[in-house]
Amino acid sequence: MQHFINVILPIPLEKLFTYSITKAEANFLKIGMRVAVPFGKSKIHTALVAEIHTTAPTVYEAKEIHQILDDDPIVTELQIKHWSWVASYYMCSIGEVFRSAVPGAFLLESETLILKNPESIVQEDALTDEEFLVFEALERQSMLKVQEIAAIIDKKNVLPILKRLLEKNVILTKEEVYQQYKPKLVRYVKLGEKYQSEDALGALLDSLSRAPKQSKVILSLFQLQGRNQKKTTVKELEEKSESSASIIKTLIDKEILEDFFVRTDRVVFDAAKKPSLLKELNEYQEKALQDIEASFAEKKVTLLHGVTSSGKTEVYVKLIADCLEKGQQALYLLPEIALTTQLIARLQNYFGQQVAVFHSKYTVHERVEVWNNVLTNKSKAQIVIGARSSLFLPFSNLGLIIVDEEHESSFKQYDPAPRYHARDSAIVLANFSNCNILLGSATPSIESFYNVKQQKYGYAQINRRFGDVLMPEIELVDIKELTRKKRMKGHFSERLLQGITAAVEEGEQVILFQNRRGFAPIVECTTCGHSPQCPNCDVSLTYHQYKKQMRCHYCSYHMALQQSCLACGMATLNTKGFGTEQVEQELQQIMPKLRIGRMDLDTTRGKHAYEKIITSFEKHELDVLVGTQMLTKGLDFGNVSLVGIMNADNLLNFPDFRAHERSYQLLAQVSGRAGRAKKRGKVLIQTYNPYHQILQQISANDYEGMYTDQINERREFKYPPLHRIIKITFKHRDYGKVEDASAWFAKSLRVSFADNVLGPEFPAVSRIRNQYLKNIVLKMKKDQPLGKTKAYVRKIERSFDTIGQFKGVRVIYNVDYI
DNA sequence: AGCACGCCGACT
DNA sequence: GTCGGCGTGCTC
Repeated sequence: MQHFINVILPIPLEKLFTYSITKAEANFLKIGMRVAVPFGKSKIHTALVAEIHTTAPTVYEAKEIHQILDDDPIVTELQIKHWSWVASYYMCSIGEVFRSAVPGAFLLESETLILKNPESIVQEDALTDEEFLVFEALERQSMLKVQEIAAIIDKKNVLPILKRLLEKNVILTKEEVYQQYKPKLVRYVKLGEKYQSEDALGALLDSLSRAPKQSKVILSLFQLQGRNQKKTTVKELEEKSESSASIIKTLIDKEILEDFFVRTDRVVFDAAKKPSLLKELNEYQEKALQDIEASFAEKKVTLLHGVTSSGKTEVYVKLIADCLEKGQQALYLLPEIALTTQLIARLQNYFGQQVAVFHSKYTVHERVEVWNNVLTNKSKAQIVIGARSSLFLPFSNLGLIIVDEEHESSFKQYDPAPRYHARDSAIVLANFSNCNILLGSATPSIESFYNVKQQKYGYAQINRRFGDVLMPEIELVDIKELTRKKRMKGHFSERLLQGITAAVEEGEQVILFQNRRGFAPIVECTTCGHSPQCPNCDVSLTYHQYKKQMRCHYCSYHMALQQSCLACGMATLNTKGFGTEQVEQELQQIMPKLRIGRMDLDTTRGKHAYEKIITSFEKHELDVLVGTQMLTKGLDFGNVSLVGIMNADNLLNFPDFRAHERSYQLLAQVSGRAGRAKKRGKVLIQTYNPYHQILQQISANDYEGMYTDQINERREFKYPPLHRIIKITFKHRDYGKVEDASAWFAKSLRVSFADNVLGPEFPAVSRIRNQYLKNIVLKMKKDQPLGKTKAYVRKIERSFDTIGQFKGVRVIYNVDYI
């Protein structure tokens, strides 16, 4: 009997691929192991075993696998089931889910190596000059990569030459798979075996009396080992004895010292601190906890709605502790920006070494380690705290998922596929794993609150801040009036400047929020109105002062700031709009003595830059922190008494059905940074439009009012949560093709969905990296069977693919587009 | 998605 | 004449 496996390849193709295996391999292989398989002409790819069977394919000959890569499965069957759901719901291939779910180091690809054919006798005069160059290079170096050969003969396309050499039997090729993940080994030293006894030691020190450096090394080793009894690394010894690697090497060569290697985790946390005891919950937290538990007992997804600083984290901690006590794993999902050292440290305080962290700033190696620790249910990965992708870790015994800041739109992946929503995918995962799931937020998404109202989700609430601190007092400052009367200093109202001065005089700190990075987004010529555009994207370039550059936010295009207008040549360039950088500068000019820091994408680019700014603000080395969205998440500053919002209008005027919801959430979250420890905080919101409904609701802390308005609006215009939406994007470098293709598609959709089809329309940025974009939005009633609709859309896509003039137009689906 | 094969412009 | 441009079709 023949044996076969069906494998998932990390590529955007719907189907699984079948390979043949031997009987022995069939006995060994299990679902979830990786295999290396030849795919396409020559390359070896990493694939995941999804099915093992004995049904031979009928229309083609299955290739044999190249190699088995694992001794044990690295992916569970439950994960594969979950991935299939993600793939089908978000309309992508399971291969794409596979690709984004596992750490990159798991997906090895082969590299073609060229070596000399030892069998052949080469007639050198039968070779062309270039062929000879390759041949000669192989005489010196036995193996060459394709790239290296390209460098040798200085050509881009070397494959034809290699093909000819292959035909002439001069060379052979070999596919090499690289193991990307290497365990980290640390080198330790100990005293050589011969010198373990006291006598031998004495003799040794005597003999080294004329080698002071060497004896210093030995003495340092004693000191190090005497003090903390643990193993000594070579590095420690080198530093302690102020010697060099060569002196230690001499000692090792003399067998006085012995070195050895120990495999260590890259991800280690300071274990010195003992876990502290759980905090007592106050009565409101206690009540919320009971409500959550009651709701969990009914197997319901539960929403914890707790105002900012109400102590939601303590409730989570309590639930996690309970989960661990039952011997189960817990997953704590957070938006990327909220994954701060502050919060991680807090959890480690309670749970010590059991906490593992998983997010994008980790290297592939670190991610592999966390993955393996979760897979083998190690004690150090009982709690995983991470960004959306940690949802794909190989949990075997999940008892609890917490989705904190559940309203955050960054839980939805935008690009590339799978365009999944981590909150919704987590709910499905919880369902599959039969575990509890809690969504937490101070400003729940309209979707989740709607589900609560529909009795689909359970609900728990904390509407008091911890320690009974009052909610901040919110004041709207009408800058329209002030601008008219010329009573603004730059972008600062007198009221805001007063507030800053007062706070700083009291020894308190201030946060200023400006939802835009860069200095002044646009440079405009006041003579002709021209502003520099990105050559690849349909956007104006934005000015970044720190490098005196104009940059595109969509591609990496940048150029130096021009002195005069590119269109008319006049030196009448002016900046329009304002960003964090300008806020910082203006304030510094008005109040030169203030210590001002800035936090946005530009100042937090490095790995630790972010922490540095936060720490220095915490230590009160700064009076004022100017920042973007980043400031809103996961940070607790005890000494902030004033939050200033520079301009609320550019949030509200965003052309999107979620603009109001988002503005409310953002403003509420930023406001929540004010007055956390003892004192009631103050929030000043500068706006041109103080009577705006959302701003009124923010001042009154009226979440329910905002919800009711929004739900009515969404009902009327057929938007989520009452309807489901799929955005279909068409992409091509030819403008006309995008126009025609999208128009055709929309027309086909209208046959069945009539006026539930919007568009096609150009997005706000209609060209990115020289590709034109056009969108269609498809709205569906909640009760409409989703599978059927998607199948119908796919059917249209298949007809679309057969139309020659649309060839090459990419169709991108974004289900539940945010 | 890659990556090969295949057909047309600009260069040694 | 070749080199290399990207259109198109396939991958077990």
